Amino acid sequence: NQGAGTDNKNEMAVMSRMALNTNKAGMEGLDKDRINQIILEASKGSRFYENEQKKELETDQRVATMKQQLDLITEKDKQKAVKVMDALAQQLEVARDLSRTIVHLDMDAFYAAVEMRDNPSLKDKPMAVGCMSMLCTSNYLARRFGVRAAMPGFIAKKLCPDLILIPTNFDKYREASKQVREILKEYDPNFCPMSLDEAYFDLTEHLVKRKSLTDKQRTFYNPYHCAKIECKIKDELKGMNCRDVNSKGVERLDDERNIEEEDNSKCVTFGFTDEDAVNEIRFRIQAKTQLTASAGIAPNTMLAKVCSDKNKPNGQYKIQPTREAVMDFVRTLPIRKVGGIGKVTEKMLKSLNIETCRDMFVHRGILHLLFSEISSHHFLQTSLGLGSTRVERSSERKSISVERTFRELSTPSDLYLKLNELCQSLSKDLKEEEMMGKTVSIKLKNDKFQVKTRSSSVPHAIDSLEAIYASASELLRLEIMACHPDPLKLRLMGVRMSSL
DNA sequence: GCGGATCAC
DNA sequence: TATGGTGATCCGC
Repeated sequence: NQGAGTDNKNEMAVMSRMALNTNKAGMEGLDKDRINQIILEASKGSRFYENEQKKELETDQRVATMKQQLDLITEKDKQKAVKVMDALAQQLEVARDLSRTIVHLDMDAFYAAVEMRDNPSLKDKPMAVGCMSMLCTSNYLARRFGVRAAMPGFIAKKLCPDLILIPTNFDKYREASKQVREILKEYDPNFCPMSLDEAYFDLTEHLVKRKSLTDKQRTFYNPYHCAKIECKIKDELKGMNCRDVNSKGVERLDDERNIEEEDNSKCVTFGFTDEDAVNEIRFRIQAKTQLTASAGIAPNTMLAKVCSDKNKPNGQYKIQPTREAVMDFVRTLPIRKVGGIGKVTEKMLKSLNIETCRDMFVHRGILHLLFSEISSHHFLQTSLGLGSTRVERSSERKSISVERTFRELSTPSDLYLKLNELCQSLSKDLKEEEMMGKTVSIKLKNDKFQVKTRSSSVPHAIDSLEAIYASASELLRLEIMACHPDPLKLRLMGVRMSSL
């Protein structure tokens, strides 16, 4: 159903893993089949592709097993299960909390936007941040070609031969991120960053305080703001193909920028509502960093996250805090948009004719019978548009790790040397964090992309290179022995410390 | 406690 | 030529 553009069964089988994910923003109206054809062509025959095919067959097997279980379920079982879920839904409904104003803020094409800001000649060209083996992100022009985050650069180049690749500059992204976080802190000191480019915060308390702010305190200056132009550019990105936007859109931007405007027009006084406050935050972010952000406003984090994607880039979307508005939103919400539902879960649910969050409620009985309690409860919550109404900093970390991909290694001395380097790095990180741990794990990825982890625990917490390497190298020794006399061919090794 | 798998970013 | 790194969680032993 992803549109492979091919008749071969094996190729079809792997499509849901390999194919372009068109669920994300900036993907409307692409030549999906052509793009997938190119991705497939470039991947076919590689060890990576072979492994993806294998994994796909495994999920197909999971689906088949699940359907067998479904066949054994009687109508009576289902009725009973629906009752259990309805009782739970009743409890959840009583506890429904629509009183919080939760915001999810997401920077637009963050790393690419930083690079374009610092090198404006990139602004009218398709570009991506990363290297030939892997991309971190791409700008919106590149997305028109199907070039996306987590795609290898050499495939992106086939989709878009003019694509410009920029290596990562994490120091710059960290600095921009810090500037954004300083603003967010003013609205919620307990805001919760999820990564450099994304954060949740709770606007509820600010909105109370906001009522007594003066006009001056709600007035900000943004030299980069021009609503009219941005609106046009956005429309054209959505409607036209890449070349047209390239030549027309950007030219027009320059023309209009040349028109002298009163400084006042870039001074805006924001109102008192939640939407006003979020507009203000995005306006201030742009003023400070020259970067745009998108945001979602909703009564809980699950919905806010989905909403921040809705009007991307440089937009925001609010779900009104009423049960009707929430249920209406969830009625058509595709399950894949919901956090925690990935490719595999999507495929399993689709095989049960579940495509939207409402479908999850319709099929709540079988979900209860086919999935674990944790999963089915989570599905039920999602189907009711429920999620966390508090944003909190993630608790103590539970593990710390390092892993590296390298050109294939197989001689034991090379492998032990590489392992030692990783242990050195891990030991250093542990000491910097002032942590020690009792469980050492190694991760191995062989030349066929198969991943294996092995771990062992020691009685006392350790952090030294010597102690970590002693555990890790013994684990590696066992794996080399298990293969013997064949060589252990690896393309990645990792070391992790847990039970901290 | 272990190992595989899934997921987010 | 070439498909990442870090951390969390869940499930089934």
